Amino acid sequence: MKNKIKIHRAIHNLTQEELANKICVSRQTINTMESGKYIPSTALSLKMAKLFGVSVEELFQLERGD
Amino acid sequence: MKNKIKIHRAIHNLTQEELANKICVSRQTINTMESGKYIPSTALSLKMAKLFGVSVEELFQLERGD
DNA sequence: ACTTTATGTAAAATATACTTTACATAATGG
DNA sequence: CCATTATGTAAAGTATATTTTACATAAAGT
Repeated sequence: MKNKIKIHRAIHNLTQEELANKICVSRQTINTMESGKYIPSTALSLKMAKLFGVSVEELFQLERGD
Repeated sequence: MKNKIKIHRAIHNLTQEELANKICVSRQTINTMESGKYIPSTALSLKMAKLFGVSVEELFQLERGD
């Protein structure tokens, strides 16, 4: 799984902590998600996509292997 | 989280087991997901949405409270 | 009636998401 | 310089997704 969280966070000019607060998770959740260390729940990806005004598919991309 | 898995599974005329095989999870994962007992990972929802030819947003909807 | 197929459900085990706390670092502003 | 802000990282703990096995049931076909 690849993701474009960092890009859309930059577009919206949010820090990891601000984003975390907006979707009610810890900053580490954002940080580790952003660096691809784990795959978030569908609830989280829906919330982030909604906040950024994009689709889940725009924000997260499957890679061969997952 | 609400979902329309059962509907799209019906549209594609797949049993729970067939769907499970296609996205490499157990039948119980499909069954419990379908009945809303837990929220799947983004990888799973992306795979299902892709298989059904719909968006993750079409397949899963946030509810107030999650 | 009997067998098969699809589904619902449930309990225990395992994997993984997510939190909390903490420390390190680079960048910035006083 | 010193304090603050934003980020990276890591370890331990908790919550939850997913698997495996199993049993029950209803529907459909023979």
